Order: sequence, then C-alpha cells, then structure tokens
Amino acid sequence: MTTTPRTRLSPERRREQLLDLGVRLLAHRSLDELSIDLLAEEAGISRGLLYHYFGSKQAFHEAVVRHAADDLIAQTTPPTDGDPLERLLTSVTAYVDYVVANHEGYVSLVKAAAGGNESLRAIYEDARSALNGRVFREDVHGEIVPDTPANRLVVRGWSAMVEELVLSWIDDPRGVTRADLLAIVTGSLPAIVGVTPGR
Amino acid sequence: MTTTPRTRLSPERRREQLLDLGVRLLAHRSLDELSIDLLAEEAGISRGLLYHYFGSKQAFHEAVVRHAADDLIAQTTPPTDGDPLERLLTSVTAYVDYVVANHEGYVSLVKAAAGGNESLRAIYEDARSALNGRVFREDVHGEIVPDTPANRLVVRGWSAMVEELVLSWIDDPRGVTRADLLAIVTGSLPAIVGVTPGR
DNA sequence: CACTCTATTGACGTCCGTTCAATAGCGCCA
DNA sequence: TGGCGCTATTGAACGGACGTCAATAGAGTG
Repeated sequence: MTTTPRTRLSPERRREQLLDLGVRLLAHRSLDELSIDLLAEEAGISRGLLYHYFGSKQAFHEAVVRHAADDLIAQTTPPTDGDPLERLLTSVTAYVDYVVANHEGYVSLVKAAAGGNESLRAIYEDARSALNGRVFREDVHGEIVPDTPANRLVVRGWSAMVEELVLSWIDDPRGVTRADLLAIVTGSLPAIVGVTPGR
Repeated sequence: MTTTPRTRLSPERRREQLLDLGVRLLAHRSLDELSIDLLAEEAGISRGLLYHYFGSKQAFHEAVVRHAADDLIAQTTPPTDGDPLERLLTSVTAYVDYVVANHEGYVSLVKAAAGGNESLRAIYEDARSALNGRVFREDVHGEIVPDTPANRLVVRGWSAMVEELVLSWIDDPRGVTRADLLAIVTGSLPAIVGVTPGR
C-alpha cells in the first residue's frame, strides 16, 4: 500500500492513462465486477477523479470501448494501392495481427458488445460496420463480393466467424499455424459467397 | 399496482416461473440493469423469495442461462435415421427455426456468454461444444468434415457465423428469404472446409 | 376444525456508485 | 526566486440496491 502523494497530470494524459487502464481491467472482468475502488487504487487516484473525467461508471465504459474501437479501425486501414483483392487481404491480415497483438483491448471491446448496454452495442456496431463496409468499398466493381442484401448478410456472418476464429486460435493454437489461420480467413469469404443464392 | 395476496406455489412451479420470467427480462437488459426489485414486482413476489430459490443474483442469472441452453440443446437434437449429411441439415434447420421462435431466450443466452462471468461463459461454452460436437459425431467417417485441429477451429467459426447470420436476419430479413438463409448456412460449412489447409 | 410444514414475507445491515465543497500541485508573472 | 491563481484532485457524506434472517401465513392432513 504505497501512499503516493497526489500527482497532477494534464487532462489529456490523465484521460489517456485511465482509458488504457480501463481497457486492461475490462478485458477479463465485466463492468459490474470492476469496482470503482479497484480502478481508482490501480490508477493511484481517488474515486472522485474518475467522475470528474467521465461522469459515471457507465460513461467510462463507453469511453473505454470507443477508445479500443478507434484504435482497431485506425490500425487496420487498407492500403491505397494494389488491386482490390490484395488490399482486402492486407487489411484482413492486419486485423488478425492486431487482435493477436492487442488481445486484451480487443476482448474488452467484444465483451462490451454482446453483454452490455444499448449504447455500447452501438459503438461496437459502428466499428464493425466500418470494417465490413471496407469489403464493398475496396471492391467497387463487385469482383469479389457483389453488393446484394444476401451478401451484406454474408459479410456480417463472415466477420463474426473471423472474430471467433482468431480469438479461439489465440486461446489454443495447437495444430494450426498463423498461415493456416490466414488461409482459412481469407479463403472462406469467396467460398461462402460462392454458395450464396444470387439475385 | 394490484397488491395480490400472497400466493403459494410448489417449488417446481415457482422455480419454473422465475426462470421463464428471467429469460424474458434478461433478453434486452443486462444483469446489472435488472434490479431485484423489478424482477420481484414483475413476478408478484418479494425480493427475499428470489434469494430463497437461487441464493444470489449471479446464481439466478446462471440458472436462467442454463435453462435456456438446455432448452436449445433439447429442441435441436438431430434425428437418428438418415445419412450423416441429411441428419446434420435437419439439425441445423431446427436450430435456425428454434432461434427464430425463441428469439428472446436465445438472445439472453448469447448476451450472457460474451458479456458475463467466467461461469456464465462456461455454460455457453458447454452448450456450443455440444452443438459443434454433433458435426463430428454425426459425421463419423469424415465424409463432410474430417476431424482435424484446423477443422475443429473451422466448425467453431462456422457456428459463430451461423449465430450471427440468424440473429442479423431476424433483425432485418429484407431481401433474404428463409430458404436463402438456410442455403447459406448449410452450404457454407462444406465450402469453408474446402478451402481449409488439410493435414 | 385445528395443526403442522414450509413457502413466503419485510425490515434491517452493508457495500458501492455518485456528489460536491474543500484542498493542493504546477505554471506564470513580478 | 517567491507568491499567486487556476484547476486537477481529494475524501467525506448521501442514496440506492444487494443480500440476510427471524417472523408470518397459505395449503394439505388427520
């Protein structure tokens, strides 16, 4: 119990510190399993300061999730040159590597999505729309996935699968190499589109 | 505010009533958004009675989720006759129809899974293992999906996709018929297995 | 009709999220 | 260098919700 004297940071740094800590703490606990006391102690601040910055526990969680979502989207932007398929593959590879590298942040994002609030789900939904939209945006001429209602649905399903694949693989990679995983992830999209009833 | 006089039920009936109510209430709220007060009032009982039956709010949630999971598994058991592929298709179709019919129950199961406790996730994990296991169990000779580590992973991913497809389709079925959905769901498994690196 | 068994209650204690007036770092100016 | 002011930070006090337990009252039985 090191009682560090009050340290005064700039609002930006403090906010950043609290968000990063939140991402870490919310990766393996749910929101109501995380007490403000623990969070405050872990950050070396008082309970009150958290409310000064975020207003409520709920709002803090939203800020944490948005933080993680923005980071994910920023770090997986597709390259601007190359042919459509190639750009998509690069982006998907970046996604896989991001999830592997930022496991905790990604898990806290996903946990918030399914388990939480309406507004939390909205944040996740926006993030995933951005990711899914790339498939159609990068593939303007419909070479890989023609833009139909059925394929919109398929891409949603495919991205859910990719998420599950990566998280499961991280959890237990036995018998499957990173290359195998990437082959499954990238190969499955055209494969599924191939069996989807067209218009 | 109808103040009904105290009604005395058999423990089985009371338990059943509370679980059914819990499934309904937990479909659209998370656990900490559901107060014991609301639950008790909705059920027409006192707060204390809930603790008599389940011991804690957490334990109540677990019972609700287990209730939903058992129901799902029971109502989608594959038939015992027919060839492997046919039995699987029947089971998957039953799964889709079950989710459509018991939307609330299924949502409260899924929400609990990603958002919740370790033990909640374990319950969901068991349920899904049971479902996924059918693919290999019903397909003993590996006609559809040979039992390899990569394919174990693929089936996990596929079932996550199926879940997302069905829930998204229920949310917005425009432009996709039930037959389309079933075609995507059933066709995608062999398609993905086809692009998966073998052993 | 009384009696017993047990399902059910409701008041109480405690913990935790939230508020707000008071406090004290840190840069700035003389 | 030293004091001053701005504002980041605190901690005690409040309220509401979870959880406990001895008391109560339905429902079947003799």
